[in-house]
Amino acid sequence: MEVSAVCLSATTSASASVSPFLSFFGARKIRERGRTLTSLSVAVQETQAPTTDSAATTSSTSNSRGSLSVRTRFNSPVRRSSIDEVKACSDPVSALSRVEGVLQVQDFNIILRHFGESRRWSEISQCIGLTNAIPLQTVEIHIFDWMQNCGKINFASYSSFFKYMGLSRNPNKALEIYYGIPDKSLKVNVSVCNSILGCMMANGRFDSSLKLFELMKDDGLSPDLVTYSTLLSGCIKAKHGYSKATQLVKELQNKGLSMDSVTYGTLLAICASNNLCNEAEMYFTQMKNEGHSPNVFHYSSLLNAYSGEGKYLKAEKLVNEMKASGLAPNKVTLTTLLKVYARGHLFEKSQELLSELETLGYAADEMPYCIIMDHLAKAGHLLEAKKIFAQMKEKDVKSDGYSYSIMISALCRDGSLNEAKELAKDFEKKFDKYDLVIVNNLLRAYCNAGDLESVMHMLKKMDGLSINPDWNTFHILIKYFCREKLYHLAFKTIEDMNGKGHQLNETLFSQLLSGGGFRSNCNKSEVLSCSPLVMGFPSEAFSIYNMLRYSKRTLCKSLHQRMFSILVRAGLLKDAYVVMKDNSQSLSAKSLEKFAMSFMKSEYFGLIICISKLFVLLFPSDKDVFSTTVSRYIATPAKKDLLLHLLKWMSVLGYCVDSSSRNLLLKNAHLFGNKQIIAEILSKQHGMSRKNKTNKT
DNA sequence: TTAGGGTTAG
Repeated sequence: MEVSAVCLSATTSASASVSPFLSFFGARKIRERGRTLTSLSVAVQETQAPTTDSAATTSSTSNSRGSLSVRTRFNSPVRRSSIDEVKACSDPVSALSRVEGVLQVQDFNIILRHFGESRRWSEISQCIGLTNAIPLQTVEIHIFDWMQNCGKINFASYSSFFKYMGLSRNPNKALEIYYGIPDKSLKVNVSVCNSILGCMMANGRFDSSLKLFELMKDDGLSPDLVTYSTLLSGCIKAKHGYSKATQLVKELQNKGLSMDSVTYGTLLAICASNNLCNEAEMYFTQMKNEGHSPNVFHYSSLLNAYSGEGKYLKAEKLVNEMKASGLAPNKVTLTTLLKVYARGHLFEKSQELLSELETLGYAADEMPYCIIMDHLAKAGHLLEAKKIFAQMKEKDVKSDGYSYSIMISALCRDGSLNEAKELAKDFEKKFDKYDLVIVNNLLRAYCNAGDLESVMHMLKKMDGLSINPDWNTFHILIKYFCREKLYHLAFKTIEDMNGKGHQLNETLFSQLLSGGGFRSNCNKSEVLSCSPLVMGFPSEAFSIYNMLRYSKRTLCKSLHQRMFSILVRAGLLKDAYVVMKDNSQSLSAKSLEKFAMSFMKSEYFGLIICISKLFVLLFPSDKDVFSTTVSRYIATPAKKDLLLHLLKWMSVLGYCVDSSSRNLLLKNAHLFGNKQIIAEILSKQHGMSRKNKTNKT
């Protein structure tokens, strides 16, 4: 999906999105360029008019660099005030046009950065009343478009622009602009590349960022250490981040680059997030050996890596080493040490450290409490966790709702469903901050407690807050809707989930088909007979079955059988045929025959032939299906060509019709126009079969 | 005042 985003953007030109201003600015640009090209010396003389400095005049005419320095010197106050004017203006683009002749590219860059640094993404009149979903009409884009259109742009402008597009979460806009850069050398400028790669990484576009990096190298980019450290930063949260990171490290070393303290810091974080404490230790040692002194971040990351395996002795030793080196452990370091204890189930030590954090003033927010509570609850000490939660509230510790989230989830796991629901309600009363994890926890609590009203309310809230459901959300809802026998809602949710690119869990679907709610002990007869869900919605079930099939996974055999039986039973024979076509090996002979016999009554004459062929191949000695086929075509002579085709096909493969079908065909041969044709085919088959029998004996 | 990083919670 990410890759397609890249391709999509590649085909969109930057100018396509530019407003009616385009023609105006385009004309202006040409005029300005003409002026610059034809009368540079005049312009320089104009700027020098107030002075008699002949040395400046000389330097200005000698080379362009000289003229720039003169302009800078002479116009500084004017330029400064012009820059300030634009900064202060409520309509910066119109102000830009006013000062266009006075300012230079670097001045416009200063203006661009001013709006970027003050994070004024949406400070423009058009944006009022618009939601965050339409973030493109932001101040810096207008300024930037203007700069582009007027040719007041250089590598630094692009570099800054991409950085702000990253911060304002507009990686697509950044890509669009990047692909629209007309100057090829600018496109592989290392700063420009580093900046857009950073923008992508900051927005979770790890895969497409790496892909873009490869394209950039093909186009002539020479990556530097900043490039690699940018790419490495994306490895922290990426799947298989560590192996990608080692590839990148090899690559940078092959290019003759050496890692610095920044790169090592990133690597340590990657190791920690992948629970690779040996690798973290290795990089930590290597870094020291190369003469880089670890700082508090390096220590904290290694400490974090120790938490994965509860290596508390090593962790304590590291903290001592850190102190000995003259670095004081900070709030994060000690909280991380607390995490080491908690993950190692050393709850007494964690509690002691928590008291220490409280004394130091490092426990003003809920994080250390959260760590202990979560691990206590997961280790089966729910009561202890509740005590910490109560203690936290008593001390009026600042909460952002994480502790509620942890406790709600713990109560759900424990089966304390009403308590979980009450806490969820409590959360909603106290906090107005929702994110996906808390939403999922609240939904789970309401679903478990069977509170449909709250579930629906929550879903509306998600819509309002533009919180997109994830795989978990969908699964929580689907299970709940099924349990409540709200099958139609369940199917709608599954379709929605599929549309959003999430794969349905096969086991969950299997349970859905069984219709036995979500009991794991459904027996076979229940599966086939008590399926209210599926009997009510066989088409929907089939559409979900197709979702699973197209997700390129190998489905378990019983699922095909189950789907097939349901479709045959519901009379959806054409759909059943689709299942049978690719999975006849997974279907029982009995169900196939039942299907074929039902199918013979249908109007799908072409498919009837296909089914007969399949039966000839699978069950050569079966006579029922074939003779039913013959009867069906005799009753419908208009389709006689299809039957003739079948008979010829059998002859070619050496199959022979059974005697009763043979008699039936001969008796009705007149229906096929020319009696001879049938007689010839049958006698040919008969002759071949006698020959075969003789050969066998 | 061109671009990079890193530590703790659900």
